[in-house]
Amino acid sequence: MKNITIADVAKHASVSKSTVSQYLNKRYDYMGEKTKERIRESIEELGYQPNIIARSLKQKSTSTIGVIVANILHAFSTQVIRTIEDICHQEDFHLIVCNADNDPEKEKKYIEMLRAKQVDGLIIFPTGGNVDLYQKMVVSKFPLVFVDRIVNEVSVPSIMLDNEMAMKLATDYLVDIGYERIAFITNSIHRNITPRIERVNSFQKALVARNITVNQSYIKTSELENVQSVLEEMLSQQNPPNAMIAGNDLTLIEVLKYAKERQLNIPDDLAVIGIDDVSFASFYTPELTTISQPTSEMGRKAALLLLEKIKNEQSVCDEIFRFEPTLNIRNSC
Amino acid sequence: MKNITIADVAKHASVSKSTVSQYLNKRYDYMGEKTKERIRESIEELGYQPNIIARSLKQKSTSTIGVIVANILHAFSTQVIRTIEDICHQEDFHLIVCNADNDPEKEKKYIEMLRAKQVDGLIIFPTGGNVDLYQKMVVSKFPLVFVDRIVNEVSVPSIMLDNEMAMKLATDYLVDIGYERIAFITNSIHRNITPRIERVNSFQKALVARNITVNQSYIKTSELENVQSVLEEMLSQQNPPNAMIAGNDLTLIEVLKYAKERQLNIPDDLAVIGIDDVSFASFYTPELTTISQPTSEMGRKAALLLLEKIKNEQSVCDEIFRFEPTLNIRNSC
DNA sequence: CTGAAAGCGCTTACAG
DNA sequence: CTGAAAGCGCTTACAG
Repeated sequence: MKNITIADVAKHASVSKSTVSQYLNKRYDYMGEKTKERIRESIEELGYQPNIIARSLKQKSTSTIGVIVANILHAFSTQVIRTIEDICHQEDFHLIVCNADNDPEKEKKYIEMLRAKQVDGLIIFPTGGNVDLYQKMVVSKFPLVFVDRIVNEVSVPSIMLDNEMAMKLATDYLVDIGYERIAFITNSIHRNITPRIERVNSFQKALVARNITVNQSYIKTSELENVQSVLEEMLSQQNPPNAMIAGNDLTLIEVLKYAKERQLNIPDDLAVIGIDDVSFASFYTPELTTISQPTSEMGRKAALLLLEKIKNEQSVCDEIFRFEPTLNIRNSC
Repeated sequence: MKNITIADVAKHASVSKSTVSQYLNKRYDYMGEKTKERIRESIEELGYQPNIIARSLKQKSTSTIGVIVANILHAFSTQVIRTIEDICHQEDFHLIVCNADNDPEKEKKYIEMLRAKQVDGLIIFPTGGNVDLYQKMVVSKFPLVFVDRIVNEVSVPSIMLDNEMAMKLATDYLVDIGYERIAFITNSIHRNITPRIERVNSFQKALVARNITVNQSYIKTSELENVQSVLEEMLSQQNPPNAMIAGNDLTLIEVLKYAKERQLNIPDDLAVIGIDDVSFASFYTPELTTISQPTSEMGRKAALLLLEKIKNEQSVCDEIFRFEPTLNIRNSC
């Protein structure tokens, strides 16, 4: 089954390849009506489909962007990506999504693969483990946008939640309704992950602002696998917390599992509030109070920023964009 | 920032482009040690990265496959895709995933786009709305595998759940523990979606096998937006069902929302069992009894089948592969 | 052991 | 208004 090429169409329509190419690219300015018609028919008859690969090689642009996400398991990631997809779709760009699985080695492999595939730009939820590589891309002016995490060493525009506001929102709400023994738990790997750091710091700041003494035994970060035992330890201490802020969706799920297993009543035994929305927040028992991120605005900004960089090489934006979280009051605290 | 090409490397290493290409493709058979070394160094110094686009054009293969999923919102889809990804990754194939959003027009656009991008094969969770297009691909021997839905008009290998067994498992279990007024509800769009049809038919068959009269008012399919009102109607009839099988994860969620809103106690007021796992099944209150699909085996089979077709043009497999579901007994019935 | 040359399927000045 | 020719960055017989 030989592939139909532009040459076949040209021969069939008795014109040159150039003319067919013009036609395909809608440069009809000076093209005769009958010529157009003949080409149209030939394409139809032969079932010709242009080979984008060949075009990309010549044009040195693929109309494709890559997304590398540190961990696709977070609802936040999938929601942001969904929006990026929509925007790209409407701008006639294609998307290749890769999951680095929190592994800098994988991330590196994907960056190299996507660049070899000549994507026009990259949106990265960075693992943070490839500073040198990020730096190289910045130097070579390769269009790049970060989401969710800031990498201090390189100047790349970054789309971020206002983590300070998120923690203040959660803390203030708990204090307002009468809690004082408030804990914060989040999962995290070893590297310096921006959201974790910012959230821990902001939490302490928010407590102090409300004149509550910071109790370090109420603040824990741990790998996801160990969250259960960390919770066990935290809650079985002398004077345990009676309210818990979960740092993200996956941590929140661990907290819920724990409560379920120990038959803790939420919110009576333990009040719970989570950052990020989970799909079942509104129909869980009890309905879950959460702090949600404006994922669609964030995805939109990331996509538009990258497309702008691709279209305009001069664009040197390296701003950090902060987005405001929302408190969704339900019944878990 | 000019791109480094193979010609630059060749010049820098004082060899021909051919030799560099041989080196890159690890055909060292007759290559001198010093030549190899020089090339290695030049690549390093210049920071050369091969352009896969150019290679693909020449080799007429991109080592990339496309996945078009009818509806990415089903947990089933994302789980299957995850496995496909893993297999491809380990076979050094790349993946482009597209969501047709149950829209045949979108599906068509994606098929054309992916073929224009010269993917080596396609795994489709078909909307069913592009029979002619599917047929064309079959005729031109383009590697193709279907998942979740059978399209009768074309012979394409298809990866399917054993829906009959799934419904039998659910029905028998409910009957065994004492339920007789069993309902089945599933969402579905207008086209003839295999899982819905098979599940409805198998449900009736399973009831008959247990000597239970089929009550048509207990069997409903509806668009997701209307599930709430359909449930309302079904449950407010004279002699309402007291057990409900949800046809998939999204429908199950609607049932749970409904129960929550009406303050129905599960399972006392209404027993619930769902096909497909939902992320929160094990820590919902009550824990949810489900019938789960072996998504990772199914994804694995789909990927291996497609890769086999890509490697071996002769492969004309058009079998339908059925996979066995599992009953996960928990507390919702 | 290595190089010159053709070609993958397009696009794009440029000439006429 | 249309065509001949060069070129995008690779690979691959083939010659030596």
